[in-house]
Amino acid sequence: MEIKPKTVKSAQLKNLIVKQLYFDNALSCAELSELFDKSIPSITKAVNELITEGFVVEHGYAPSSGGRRPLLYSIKPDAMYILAIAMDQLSTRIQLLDLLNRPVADSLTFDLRLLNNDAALATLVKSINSYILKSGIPKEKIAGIGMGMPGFINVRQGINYTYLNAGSKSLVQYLHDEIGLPVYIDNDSSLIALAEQRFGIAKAQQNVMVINLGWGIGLGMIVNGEIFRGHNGFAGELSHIPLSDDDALCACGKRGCLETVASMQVVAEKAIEGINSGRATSLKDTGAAASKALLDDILDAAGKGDQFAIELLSDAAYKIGKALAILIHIMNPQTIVLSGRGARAGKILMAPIQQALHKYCIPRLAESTQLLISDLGFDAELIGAAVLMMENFEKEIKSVSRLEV
Amino acid sequence: MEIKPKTVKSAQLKNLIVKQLYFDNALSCAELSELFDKSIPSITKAVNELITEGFVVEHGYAPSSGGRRPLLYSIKPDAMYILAIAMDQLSTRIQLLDLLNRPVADSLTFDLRLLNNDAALATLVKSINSYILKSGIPKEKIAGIGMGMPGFINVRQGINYTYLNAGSKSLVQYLHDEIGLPVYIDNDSSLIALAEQRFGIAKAQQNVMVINLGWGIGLGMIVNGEIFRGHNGFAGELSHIPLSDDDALCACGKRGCLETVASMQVVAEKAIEGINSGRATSLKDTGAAASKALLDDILDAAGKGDQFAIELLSDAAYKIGKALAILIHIMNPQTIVLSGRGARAGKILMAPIQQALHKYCIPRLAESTQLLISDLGFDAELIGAAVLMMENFEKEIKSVSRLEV
DNA sequence: ATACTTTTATAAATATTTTAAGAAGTTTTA
DNA sequence: TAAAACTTCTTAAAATATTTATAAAAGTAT
Repeated sequence: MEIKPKTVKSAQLKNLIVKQLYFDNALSCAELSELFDKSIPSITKAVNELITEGFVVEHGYAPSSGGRRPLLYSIKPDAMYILAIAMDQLSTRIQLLDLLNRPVADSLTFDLRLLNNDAALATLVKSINSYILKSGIPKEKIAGIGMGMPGFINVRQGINYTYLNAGSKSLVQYLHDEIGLPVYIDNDSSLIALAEQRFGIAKAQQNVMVINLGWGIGLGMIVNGEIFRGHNGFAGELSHIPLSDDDALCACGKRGCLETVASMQVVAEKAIEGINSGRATSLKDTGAAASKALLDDILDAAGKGDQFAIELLSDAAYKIGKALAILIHIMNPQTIVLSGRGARAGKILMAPIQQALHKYCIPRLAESTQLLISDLGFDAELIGAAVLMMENFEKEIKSVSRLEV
Repeated sequence: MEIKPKTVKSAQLKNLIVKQLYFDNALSCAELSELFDKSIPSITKAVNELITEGFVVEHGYAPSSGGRRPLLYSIKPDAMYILAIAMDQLSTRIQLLDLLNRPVADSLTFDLRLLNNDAALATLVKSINSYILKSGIPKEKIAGIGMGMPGFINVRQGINYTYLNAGSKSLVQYLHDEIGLPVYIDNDSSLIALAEQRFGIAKAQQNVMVINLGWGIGLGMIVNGEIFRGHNGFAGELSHIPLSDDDALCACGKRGCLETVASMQVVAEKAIEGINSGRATSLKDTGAAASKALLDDILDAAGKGDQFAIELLSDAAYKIGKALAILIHIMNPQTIVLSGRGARAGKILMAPIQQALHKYCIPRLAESTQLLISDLGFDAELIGAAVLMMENFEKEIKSVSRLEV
């Protein structure tokens, strides 16, 4: 069916307003008019249509600055829902969120190995479809799916070159065909950065670097208020910059990568070494070499004051700090955020990182960047996935009308 | 005088068209319509007005792709002129350019020491005013002044925190008041990058890193097709990233900066050492320690096959290559351009830089970035200054009408 | 308390842009 | 060689958006 251009333009403005209200809690017509460079009558008309369509509600009056009080409008949280998916190498989380990023159904976490697993894609589709079914939310009320995953991703084409090959179709196209909802994917670290910049500790900042402290060291870059991916989507490869000339061989084939000296994997390996050589520590070698449980133990122990655990983390953090010094010289960010699983140990990491920054940064540069610890924590990637979906909402021209009952 | 909003909107579209035609030689109404998302009748009207106002001329027909041949329009090169200024620490160049970036008057180069020179600003103003007078071009025909200079610059406020303090006024405001033309300033390396991206070897590319090989090592960054400056304008401090732990003390107070091991200053110093210790070379110690003449001699000698000179440059280039490897990991640029004065020796620098990239880059990243040598050479900064002016042309709402005769 | 300023909201008048239809010029295809 | 298909350009009617004016509401000053 052909869509009349007139309808498209009008729908675009309405989608833009919905998107804006998703990001900014409540806004007046005057503010929206300013924001989109449209006249107040045009905005009023669009907003009123959105109210009758059930997407927008009045939200009381804002305090006046010397004139009539503006009527605020906000999004109706249950006007539609977003399916957010956060994957890592071993497990996947699915959660349905409303337009205030609040869960509307229990999250589902299940093991899903991405590497060398031909069944992964089919399992994922089955899990998503059954999750939606179990939630009791009709598909028509779900605006779409946002998904974060590791690997090298072509966002525009919706392909992950590393995992979940969907054969002749793109991953996004395949998922869309199997589930019947629009799907958007992006790199996990990028989505964490997006979450921090839209709803986290770096809200609305234009220039933010977010460190994803997980098993490896990821970097999500926000440049001019948007995710930055570089020419081929490879930007932010912080963990493989050459830091020292004569260190261990990295999986990437080079020597001296940050990853070989400062990742949580290395921390865990060193912990086992230390335990076995009789270091005084509350940590125990559980047998499973470098498991996730051990990493959690180390973070816990450090939090409780275990000197050995603190030492391990500090060593890693100092080296991360040196890499961040380089990043600051090149990007001059307003903020660096420590996020991801490892952000739990943020307070312990902070001091050695700052120390390295002072040693390796021009003072003026070190002073102009603030180092913060995420407060979104484990939810960051899920929220980032939801944001990704809403970022692309204006492209779904038919969305508003499709969702009309 | 208050400007009627209607006039503003119409003038803005016309200024946008003028700007676009400055960058893209010749365009049809259909292309302009596509570009600005305006209807063809609206574009036609604006273009016809611009023709009667003497800014635009017809430029023949484009080859057809299966339909009526489109009539192309291009800018009238002498509709107005741009005053481009390129400064370095010691000398300043002034040149009046037309809208095809062709000189319309001889360039003026004069010594102007920026450091510790209270008279510099007054000298600059006098030189500019007399240059304009001598050129015989009436001020009304000059759209404005673009100026590139070293130092830390706040582009929006038009202030250089390092040089040419104008007291209570901003530098830009001061120059505007003294000369009577709009003035825009930016960092020299940024303007060189801008020139390469608009009229040079990286034309129209979105993601370009330009190395300004001069006395030091500058970096101009093009991100998403625009100059990137970071949160405080400090982005691109490539020459002070920590490269090695135990090298010479840098002027910035740290150790191991790229600048201390790879700048042209270091090359010149090592050359004098080598000459005095009897190395076989055609170079001669002219007495003046580390002078610009010596640097030119080294570049020439290397070009003629002098082994010692080549060795000096290769050593520096390899270290620059290591820094570029880091830059590639973070930014994933499409292109890195070697520009600035030192680009003359580009061919000699190329091999050791590539060698370092292969050693320090993940292969997939090294392959996705091309390394090119500038063909704008010495003119890059002047052209960049002109581009800076035209970039801001749409802000000069009254420009078109002001220039009307 | 009242008048004044500032701001928002609404309706009518105005201006602009878009759309649509047709003409003219090219290339491709039958 | 002729017709079909495609693209650009022109013009007028229709749709759309913006401006202007007015009223209402809230704070500020007299």
